[in-house]
Amino acid sequence: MTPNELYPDADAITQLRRLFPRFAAMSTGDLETLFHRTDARVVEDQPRDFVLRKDQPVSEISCLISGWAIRYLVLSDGRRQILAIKTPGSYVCVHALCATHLPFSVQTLTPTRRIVMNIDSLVDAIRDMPAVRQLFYALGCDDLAGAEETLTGLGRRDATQNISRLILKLYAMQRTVGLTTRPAFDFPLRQTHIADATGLTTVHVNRILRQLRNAQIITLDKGMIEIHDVDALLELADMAHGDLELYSPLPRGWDRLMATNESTD
Amino acid sequence: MTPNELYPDADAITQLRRLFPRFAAMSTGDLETLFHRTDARVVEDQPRDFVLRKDQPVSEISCLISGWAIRYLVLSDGRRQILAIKTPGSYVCVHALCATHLPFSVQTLTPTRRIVMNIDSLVDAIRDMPAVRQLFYALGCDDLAGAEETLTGLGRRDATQNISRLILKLYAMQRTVGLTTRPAFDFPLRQTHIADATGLTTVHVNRILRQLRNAQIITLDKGMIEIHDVDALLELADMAHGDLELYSPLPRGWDRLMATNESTD
DNA sequence: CGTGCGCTTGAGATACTTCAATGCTAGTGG
DNA sequence: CCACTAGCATTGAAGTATCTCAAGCGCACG
Repeated sequence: MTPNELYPDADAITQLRRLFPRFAAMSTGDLETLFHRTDARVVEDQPRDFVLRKDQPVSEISCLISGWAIRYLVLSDGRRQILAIKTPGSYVCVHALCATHLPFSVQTLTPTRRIVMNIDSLVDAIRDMPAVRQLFYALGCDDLAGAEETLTGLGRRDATQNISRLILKLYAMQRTVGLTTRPAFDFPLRQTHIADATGLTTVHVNRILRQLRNAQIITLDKGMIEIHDVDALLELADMAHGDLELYSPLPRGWDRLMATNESTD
Repeated sequence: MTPNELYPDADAITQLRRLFPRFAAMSTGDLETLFHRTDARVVEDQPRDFVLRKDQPVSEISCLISGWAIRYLVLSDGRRQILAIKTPGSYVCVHALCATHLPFSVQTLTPTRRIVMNIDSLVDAIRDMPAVRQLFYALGCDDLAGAEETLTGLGRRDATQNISRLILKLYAMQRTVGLTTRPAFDFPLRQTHIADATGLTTVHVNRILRQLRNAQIITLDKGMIEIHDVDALLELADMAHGDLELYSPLPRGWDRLMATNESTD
């Protein structure tokens, strides 16, 4: 489950700063302090490893720097709902900071590398370090906004819209962290993952994807997706070009929170 | 929109402490300091007043102490999704602490009373006061957990389950704040609200409610609901008795966060 | 006494599911 | 090198949950 652990080297830290705009806003000193205090280390996982397991105690928070994972839960009758898809630049997961018992699991889809922090030390750091405190506030708000967007889609959009939106969101995530410049990227999701993320069956996902393929809008093969007609897909998704920018403005009062009288160490 | 504003009297504060377990965990001194710093006041609204309006700047955070409201957004084609139903004991809304522009509106359904705090001063208080900081962390986590539960329902549950769950959740909310002891309470939602909260049409909501009525499980009339057979409704909702307890354990590290070396004023 | 809003009901349409079968590919053991 | 299996994608046909359209009803309100 954690086959390999090492302190983050300079390269891992560089990757983290590139992938996480919210972290990049921290000073190098703060970041080093945070990593030291939380005993940060790099963990490598194999596909299908569990990062977190439902109902088991949580002792760490991760920042994904390579690979994909899903956060999901399973209902009493066996149906699965994927709550979030984690790609490089996603943390796993702020939620755990408050909860004592988690209703969901997190499982990798591909080999992954992540930077792992001890959760109790992190809570201490949140108490003591304004930059860290602000960081995790912002991450929590990002999560909530994402969940409510998904919620709205499941309630009020149809299959084509939701699938299109999922693809475009993943494209936006890949692009904002610099993993691709063209609308083509690694896509390790199976149709069953798309189904469980959008509340559909795999059969129906298959048919919608076929429509998108027949319309020459995407090709999806061998774990790679290519969006041939971004404008058409945006149209189907009821999205604007600007929605592909995941740039999240610094939260309210960032300046006020950073300029504090407290010690940062 | 805000026809009447006054400083919270002792009665309002008592109500707040009774309705909000998270606030009740704060000391009287901390609560007084918080109210003083954030210029807390009581605001009364009429039905259909806007508490927050999409895309308009947010200057205040509210804690609802009487009446009902909805938080919702409207898609480009006019379909509406209700994100949350606010009853006494709900705050409106932590989300706004980070966001600079909100994608949703909040509107009252009935006459309401709420305690309103200035948002910039609140951010300051969050910075300075550990109890306040912890309070709003916990509220944000509550929000996220609720959103993901709703999300899962919309993705993977059917109409009967979702409507049953909504009714039972509202019952649990009324009960935990002491507004009812029996499974019967004021229910100002129209069928169109139930529809927009569960992702259905009013026509279909009507038919499901009729089934519940025919099965002698509920009666719903004149703004009052009565649940005659709680067990049957729980069964339909795929819920257990324990799910009616909204008791939320104190979040991780509460003790550690409260026991801090910082000044609380 | 009209007008509007919400509730109710029927009939027909459709988006999505269920069931079932087939094929493809990669991995595994012989 | 081949047979066998498992997982995933694909497709057809039939079923069903939910929607759309349309009409009528009751009640509150001006």
